[in-house]
Amino acid sequence: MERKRSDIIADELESLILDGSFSDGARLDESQLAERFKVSRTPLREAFQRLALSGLAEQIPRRGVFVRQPGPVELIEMFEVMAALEALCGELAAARITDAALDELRAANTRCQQAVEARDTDAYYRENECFHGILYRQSGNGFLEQESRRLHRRLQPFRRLQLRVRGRLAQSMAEHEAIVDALEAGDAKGAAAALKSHVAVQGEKFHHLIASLRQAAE
Amino acid sequence: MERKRSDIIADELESLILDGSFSDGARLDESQLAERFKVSRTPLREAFQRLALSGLAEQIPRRGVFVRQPGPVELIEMFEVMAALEALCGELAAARITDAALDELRAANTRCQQAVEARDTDAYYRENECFHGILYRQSGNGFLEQESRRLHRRLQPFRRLQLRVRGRLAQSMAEHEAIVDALEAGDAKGAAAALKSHVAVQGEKFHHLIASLRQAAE
DNA sequence: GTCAAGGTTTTCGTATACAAGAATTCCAAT
DNA sequence: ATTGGAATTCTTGTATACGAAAACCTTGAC
Repeated sequence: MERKRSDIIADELESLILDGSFSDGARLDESQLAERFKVSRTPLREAFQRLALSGLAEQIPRRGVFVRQPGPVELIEMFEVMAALEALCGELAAARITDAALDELRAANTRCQQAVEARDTDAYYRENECFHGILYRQSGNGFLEQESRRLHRRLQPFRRLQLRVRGRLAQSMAEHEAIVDALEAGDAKGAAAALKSHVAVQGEKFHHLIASLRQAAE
Repeated sequence: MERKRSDIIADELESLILDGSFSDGARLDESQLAERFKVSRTPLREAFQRLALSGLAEQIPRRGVFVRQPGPVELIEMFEVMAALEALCGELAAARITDAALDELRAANTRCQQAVEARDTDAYYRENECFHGILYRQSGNGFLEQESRRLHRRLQPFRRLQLRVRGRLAQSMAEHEAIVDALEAGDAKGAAAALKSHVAVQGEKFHHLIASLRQAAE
């Protein structure tokens, strides 16, 4: 299935915004980007719509589109919702998960641990994403899986910032273990609670990080 | 702030799809709809993108866009997610809700009850939406509020089907009361649990309804 | 020097034109 | 009659053209 140019451009812009190439409030100039991507304004406008609907940009009629990076408050809000979604994934998965999937989770966890020891942050995030992806799938709820992936992807770039918090990685790994244990035991409540705090704590850590950065700047 | 034609058309099409004017799998013909709405294909295509991204239609490259009505399974999945979101709203709201908002909730509930007694289903749904809207707002989490509204709106047309289930309305009203009581008591866990079952049961009732309709058809 | 008003210019939103790919149809051959 | 294939037609995706609204720049008055 061949994708159309507007979709490719939307992905491209999405990546550029997510990795911070565009700062908050920057205007996305149609003709300028059209020249850069060697396309007309039409596919660009379609890409803009996609960005606006996924919340990465804001479209002000007759004014243009502006990238909209979430502030600390909104990020914490998003992590809070993510925690609820993942908790539901865990709750549902506890009842339905297969032995094979449990093995996959453990395997991803092991690779995660190895990445931590090797100080390979890229690998860590890849395996971490794998771990959570399996969980979403094992919820058995396709809609939930889809929504979880969407939000996870949106929050992905901000998870990196947590690397700075001392000891977070080891703690995170321990939490993963606890999650798998709860799932294996078929403990729906336990899995949900473990996941909720596992994700929610990320938002809180992020909050502390921001606060300390701000303090350092003064 | 003046809205553009493409947004107006998107809303229009959204309503048409949600109220069932287009059956599942129907193709949305660009030129045909362009003529119907007296606009060119450009704003229509923008509207289509919006529909596709919100899941109401599927866009197959070089083939066209087709309306995608969720099946029973997907609906139940969506209600399950809605329940988790509303539970989170309740949990958060329990800690922050103001007396004024509690009064508003009770007022909406009273109007709801009156609508039930008057057999005015339109008013019932309007007030019910109001009740849940206040709750979303009182979560104090703007992102959660936004996501909740989005999903609520998408599920709205399917809530109507539950009218057919005998005694559901009275039960629903009782649940609303329990929710307000828990909020007033600042019982976060209780509010969350009450909301979760209040919403989740809608998906289950829907399931039963579908099953009975299928049985009747045989 | 500041502010306001009018015109110019840029940019967005929409219409139209054009190009490429998919579906359908029609014809011929087996 | 059926099937394979080529040609036509229809539809989508992209480019360009045009009109309108907002931003800007200039200019003049206080």
